[in-house]
Amino acid sequence: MKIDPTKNADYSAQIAKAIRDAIISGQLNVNDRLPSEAELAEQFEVSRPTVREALKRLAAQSLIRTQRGAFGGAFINQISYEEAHSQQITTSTLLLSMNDVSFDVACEARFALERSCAPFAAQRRTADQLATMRAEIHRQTQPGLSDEGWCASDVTFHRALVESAHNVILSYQLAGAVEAMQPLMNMITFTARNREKIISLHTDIADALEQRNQQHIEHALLALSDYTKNLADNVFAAKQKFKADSDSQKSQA
Amino acid sequence: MKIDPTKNADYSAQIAKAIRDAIISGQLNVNDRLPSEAELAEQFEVSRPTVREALKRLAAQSLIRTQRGAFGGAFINQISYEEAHSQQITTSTLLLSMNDVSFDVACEARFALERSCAPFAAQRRTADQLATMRAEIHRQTQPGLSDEGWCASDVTFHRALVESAHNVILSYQLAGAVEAMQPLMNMITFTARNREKIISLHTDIADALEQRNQQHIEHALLALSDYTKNLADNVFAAKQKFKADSDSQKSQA
DNA sequence: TGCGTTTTTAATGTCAGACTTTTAATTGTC
DNA sequence: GACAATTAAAAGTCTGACATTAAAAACGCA
Repeated sequence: MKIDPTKNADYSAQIAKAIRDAIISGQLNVNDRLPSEAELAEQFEVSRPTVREALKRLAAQSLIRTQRGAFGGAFINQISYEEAHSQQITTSTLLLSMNDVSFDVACEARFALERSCAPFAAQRRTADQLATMRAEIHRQTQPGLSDEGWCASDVTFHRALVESAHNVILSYQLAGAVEAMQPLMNMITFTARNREKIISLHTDIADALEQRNQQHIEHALLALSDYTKNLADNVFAAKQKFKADSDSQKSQA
Repeated sequence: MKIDPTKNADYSAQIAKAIRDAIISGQLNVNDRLPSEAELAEQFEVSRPTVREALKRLAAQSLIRTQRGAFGGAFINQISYEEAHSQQITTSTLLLSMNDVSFDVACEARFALERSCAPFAAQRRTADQLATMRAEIHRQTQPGLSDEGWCASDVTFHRALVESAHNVILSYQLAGAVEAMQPLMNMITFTARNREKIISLHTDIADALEQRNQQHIEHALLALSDYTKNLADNVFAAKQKFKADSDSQKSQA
């Protein structure tokens, strides 16, 4: 592993890339220890701060973990679903918030992805997951539930649905998509009437899952997707109208 | 924004978190400039190297970009689909390779996700995307095609299918899943007979897309999923057998 | 005045060397 | 043999310096 002084990238970026490639290609295995910072500095012919910057880059991607003290050092990290998941959410959330993705597109994608777990959920759902979903539906009927509480319950409900497919990869991908959508969802204020409708759709989903009826699940998810889109359209139209009204008032004054 | 010296996390990690939170929460906007490293060092009451390590962490997640020279500095980066995508692939690839996910589970997830774009692909596919898929099928029929060439063509084919849903979020999520699966797929060597069968399934998919027949697309994808799983089972069984044979030979010697 | 060139300046990038803190292995003691 | 003190190796942090880069400002010339 060497770095190229002629390249116009930072040394620390080059070193991080070299190590990252070694990990991805399997030259370095999980729980292997990297040489100490001082040794790496010598190997790459740079100073220790430069090596450290490279290692921090890798740490930010959960590729390594570091341990202080004797026999400490940097170790190749076995990335867990949780870590991968939280990273994916960060990335996806920012992607959505920074690229003014339309709500329609995001909503369509989110429910399309969720529908993909329907066949497996129908086959494999356990009583436990069904119970979780029923419990969340019940929570959602409570009149005192705050908007935050509502959203959190919504996430839990959908996560249980996804989990019932019993496929870790699907869970990881879908939970990421669902959670990344959450900030967008939070922009919609849920009135009592909206909640009522959504609860009825959630109940449809739970019923279909109980009956292990795949097509019914997909249908109910589609209905929820359409309703959510519609809701958002109205919210945005109302905001637009409010803005237009206040603008015209301003120009009159 | 302050850091807590009593916490047992590194200062650089705490500083990175503080800035990251400010970005995610919207306190800092795209293309905003962060204070210079020296100013940040003063604000957080740490030294410049410590600040730099924090900034490198953020750079590794594409949250900031840095520019040298006067009026340079660290700027909030508008994360692009490409960047988000490549990060997702790195994470997912490592997750798969480090957590010995069974091929069946990964394969099931991959094709389930891909099926989710079927309804939109059927509606919205353009002649262009169909042409790309037909061209890749043609390439796949060439007898001289290497294993790498075959795999690359396969990726292009599936990417065109995903793109034909015309939903950027779906594309981003699915392309990531498809590519992360690729290293696993590469473990299967494709014999001529296998290729023939896959090409016929690809043709089914293209035909169904041409006819805008959603159910047909889903059905063909399911068939491809099943066939791929089957293929993998055989490959792994053969490897197992080979290993058992050579083991028994060893114990005899 | 207007344009090209040079200088200045404010940043990041890099380095060397020191000190602090943590942690595990080793050694010593009862 | 169990517990305590010592030691050593490593990351974490700091200071202060120098190198490099790139944009803005100053300058000179027609």
